[in-house]
Amino acid sequence: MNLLKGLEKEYYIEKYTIQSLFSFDISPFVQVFQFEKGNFIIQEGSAPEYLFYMVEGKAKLYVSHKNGKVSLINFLTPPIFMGEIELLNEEKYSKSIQTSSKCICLGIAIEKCKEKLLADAHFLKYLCIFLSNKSTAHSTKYTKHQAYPLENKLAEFILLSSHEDIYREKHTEISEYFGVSYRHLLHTFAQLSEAGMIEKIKMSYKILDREKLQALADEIK
Amino acid sequence: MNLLKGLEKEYYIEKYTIQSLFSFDISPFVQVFQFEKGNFIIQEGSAPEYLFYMVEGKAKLYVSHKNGKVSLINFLTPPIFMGEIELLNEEKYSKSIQTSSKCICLGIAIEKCKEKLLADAHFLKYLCIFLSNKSTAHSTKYTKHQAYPLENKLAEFILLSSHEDIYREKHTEISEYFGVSYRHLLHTFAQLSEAGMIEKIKMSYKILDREKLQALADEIK
DNA sequence: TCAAATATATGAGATATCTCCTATTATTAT
DNA sequence: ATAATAATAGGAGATATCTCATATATTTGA
Repeated sequence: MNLLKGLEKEYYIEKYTIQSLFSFDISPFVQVFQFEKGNFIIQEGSAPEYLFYMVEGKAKLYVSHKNGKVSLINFLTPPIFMGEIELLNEEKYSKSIQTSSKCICLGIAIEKCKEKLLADAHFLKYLCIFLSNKSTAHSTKYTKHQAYPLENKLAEFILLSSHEDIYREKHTEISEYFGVSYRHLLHTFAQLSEAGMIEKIKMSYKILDREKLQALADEIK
Repeated sequence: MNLLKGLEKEYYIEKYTIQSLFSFDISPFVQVFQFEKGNFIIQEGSAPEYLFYMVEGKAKLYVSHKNGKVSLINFLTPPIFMGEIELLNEEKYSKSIQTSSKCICLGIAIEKCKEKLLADAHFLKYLCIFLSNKSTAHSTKYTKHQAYPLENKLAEFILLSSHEDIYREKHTEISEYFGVSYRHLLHTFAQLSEAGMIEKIKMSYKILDREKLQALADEIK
């Protein structure tokens, strides 16, 4: 993890017009964090120090269970707040966030400006809209996931997460994301392969028939 | 639906200290609605007129599908905001809310005071906290529902929704709530009956063994 | 570099849940 | 009161998904 300074810092603050979220001068409280792939932005159980706003990169949200196992809950993409619930509720972090690529996050020191944030209608309005969209998105995802078999959801996911027709994600992680067993995920990959939509190449899958995959994905909603 | 006036109106406004949510005088904008059982508080597709805050009663949140079918999404209990997403995003209602008992709701005329609301840090902070709790609750529910079979979830639900050891809900509605087929819901009721935990009496079920039901429910999380 | 840990892979049988079908019983509207 | 509608009820067979077991390949850490 790197704290950017000087021109680099200014570059991101201006590019993403961070000031426009606030009605007071936020510059004394903003840090620009650069996280390398695999870094933890937030660790479960630790006390919140910053309200983060991710502007570049990709990250994953995890929760860990009593038995020590860890589940992938969601993929996070910018622009997104992280740690806003803890800002509002004075709790320790209940989830972890780990980057899956290099990430740029603006971090606002909570201790220094919690009062200012919670009294700034402009910021709060923005945060409300963010939370409300998050809630809507969550609802939609929940409905989808409840109503369709893995085959359809996986087709959609392969299309979304592949790069240049190559899908390369960890099965262990994806089975957790979908809340299905590892075994069943493999079954479903085998189905898609048999149907000629994808092909296994070494440790990854190549998309062979984008239309068929899309048709499967389109059965959802 | 009834608009309460005079002393009745004052009674509810004071009992639930509605003024404490705002930093400006809300009284000119508040109406107190009394809905009878079965009334719609919000109808999908209509334009939002009020931000509602339910303080007494019970209601159900529905969404309707392209094919005309309607699904129960959630049970709503006070204190709860309704229509807050539409206040924030200028959309028409995307869901319906129908009372399942007499309900008292405070209604704030959106047209008259949207600007004031969205500029009131005190109110916005409260709304943020509400939205953030909703999001957390939603997450928890989603995780549960994904991870456990209906038998456990139904046991929990029977305990929560029964009155004086009698469970009486419409199977059609509950199967939608859990996102399972009607047939499977009946199977599961039959299982619980065979195991001696409940007993069908006319159109309802009587709880026979609260501990066993509780044990099933406790397997969740 | 090698052992340990993690991830991939697949078979076999069990269970949860679905779809379709067909009656019967309540509820609602004319 | 009666016909129409909606809800309850359960059989039978199909499908989606799970658990457990076992083997191999890949990645990681000392």
